[in-house]
Amino acid sequence: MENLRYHYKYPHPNVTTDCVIFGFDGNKLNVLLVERGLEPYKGRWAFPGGFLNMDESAEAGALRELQEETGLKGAYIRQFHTFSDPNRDPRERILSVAYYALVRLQEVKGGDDAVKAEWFSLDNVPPLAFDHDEMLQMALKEMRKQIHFEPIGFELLPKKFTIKSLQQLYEAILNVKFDRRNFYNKMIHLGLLDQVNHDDENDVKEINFKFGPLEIDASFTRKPRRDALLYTFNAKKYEEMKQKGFKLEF
Amino acid sequence: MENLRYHYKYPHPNVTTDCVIFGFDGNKLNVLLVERGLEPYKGRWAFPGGFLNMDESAEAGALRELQEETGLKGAYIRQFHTFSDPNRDPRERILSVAYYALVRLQEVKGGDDAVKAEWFSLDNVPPLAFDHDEMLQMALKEMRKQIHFEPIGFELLPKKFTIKSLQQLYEAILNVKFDRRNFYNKMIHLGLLDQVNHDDENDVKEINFKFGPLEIDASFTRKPRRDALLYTFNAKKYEEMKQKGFKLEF
DNA sequence: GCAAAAGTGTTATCATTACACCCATGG
DNA sequence: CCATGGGTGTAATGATAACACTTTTGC
Repeated sequence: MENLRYHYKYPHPNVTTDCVIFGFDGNKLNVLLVERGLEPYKGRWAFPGGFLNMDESAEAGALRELQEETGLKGAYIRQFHTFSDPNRDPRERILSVAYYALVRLQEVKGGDDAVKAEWFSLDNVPPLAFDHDEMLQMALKEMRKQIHFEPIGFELLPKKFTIKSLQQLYEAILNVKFDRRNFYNKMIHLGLLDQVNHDDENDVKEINFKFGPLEIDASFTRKPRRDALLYTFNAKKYEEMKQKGFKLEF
Repeated sequence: MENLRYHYKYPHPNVTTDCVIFGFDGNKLNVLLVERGLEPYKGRWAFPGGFLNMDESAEAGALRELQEETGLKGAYIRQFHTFSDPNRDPRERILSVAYYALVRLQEVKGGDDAVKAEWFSLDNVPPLAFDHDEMLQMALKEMRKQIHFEPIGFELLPKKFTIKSLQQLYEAILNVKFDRRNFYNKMIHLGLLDQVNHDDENDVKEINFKFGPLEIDASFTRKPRRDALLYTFNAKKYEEMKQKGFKLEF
């Protein structure tokens, strides 16, 4: 009992942040899961997360966890819900402020070797610990909603990408199919894309993960007969358009 | 020190829920504020809220607070953000899980007399306590976003309403003007409205508040030459349409 | 009968959808 | 030279925006 050093007049819940990390493998949307090494739910997969420090905001906590798991600093994260069921954690009353993150698989180096982490494609996600199944569904829903208003998809692609891969990404996220020509026309006319040449040596290249059995779909790397043009996302143009008010829909 | 009865191995933050309560007076969007009777920020206006009980979810806590302040049970509420800056409350580390509520002004009876509560139109909101200014802005932004996808506006109107008042509501929320005829056409063709007759005695009537100096704009109650048709929102039809997938935009 | 607000339709414009042809390249 | 995927345009369709006339009713 000696180590119960923190005293309060009223009971306090504890608070964690959890992070649903989305990555795109060129074909499907993936999430990064870690295997729990401790009870409760030992051996089950869950989203990376952990207790909030007393001197950090929830966002800072989520970014810290994210860096610990993926090595990424300053990734794109977004708070989408706080889970607060009194019984969601069997240990004590714990709220979780949940974020989703959009990261480039290509840049994920892997973190701590202490935790076993693995990418799972969305149609292959195992049963998760705590209320993380619900967390995933809500993250997906919110992310799909957001992509109607903001070009967040670009966070998931390499800096330089083809329109085809952009289309595959949108199709994977929204679970729909677009006509190749209409998608191209819309994208070009939006003016958010800058064409770039791909003389640069380190463009798409091989993707080398330390994480589990992720197989990059061949269609992402197979050499087509004709090289596709590469584009980048013009964030400045986007900001301009946002000032004037516009809708970005798919 | 004897009353510090709750002991933890690690420090715990405290958690509140706060509720941005929106109401429509027929002309402008209003929020319900309470005057703080205690330090910190004594005398400043703030959103109703309070500490989360250990056995209730954040949503249950927000509904409880809402009922205490407005007398409304089971109102429409929606979680939109958790505020977590470590210094947002000078007393101790406190997170706030924030909700917005959409209520019918007509049905708000007022709660506890202990607290001074008042409606403020959006262009007349005083400086608020804590980070509640930011809270208001975010609530507005999220609510405006949501109204593009779901007909939440109906929560703010009486059960029976005219298309004109529905238009005024949308204009107040989105801060735009619509062509009266186009708005009418769109609404009618959407099929979400059922026409009802207004032989019922207790329809719109007088609005009688116990709250502050709210003045209902005369245009809401002034008798026009010709009675406008009354409509109700057809929730069943809405659910049907949602199944089939549709977009509700304005 | 006229002023004020309500109900409603028609056309022009713009965005979305469906669809097809030519080009570049590696084998 | 041909198979494969890439770049791009055009016509039909549907949605949104602009706009005006008629009806009701209290005075």
